[in-house]
Amino acid sequence: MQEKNYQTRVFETVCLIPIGKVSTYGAIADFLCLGSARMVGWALNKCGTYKEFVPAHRVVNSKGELSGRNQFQTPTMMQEMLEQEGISITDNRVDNFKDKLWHPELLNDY
DNA sequence: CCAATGACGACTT
DNA sequence: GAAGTCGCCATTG
Repeated sequence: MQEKNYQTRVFETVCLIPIGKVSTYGAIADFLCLGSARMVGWALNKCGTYKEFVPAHRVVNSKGELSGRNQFQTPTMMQEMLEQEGISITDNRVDNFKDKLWHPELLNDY
């Protein structure tokens, strides 16, 4: 156990994503200065233990694709969750992705 | 300690 | 413009 450094930071940032918006691995990695989007994906992989507290479905890759949908309970759950928040999904990609994209730096205003 | 893996990204050809 | 290659850095075997 004791895995509490990298994941926690990613979880915190992901939790900050507002409803109806999505973020990318690169954005989070850059904001946390992780240096690599893979670290974010890896951290979220552990989210399976905390998925109840981490809206991982709001995190997609740079292309807006639901890359990690396969890691969810069901591959379609991610899409359902996003649609539930008002985000349309087409072909496993976020519709109007660029418009739904959100960056953690926007929290600077808070 | 060394090698392989991973929900990715950016660069090069 | 698309496809392929390398780099990222931490975790696990």
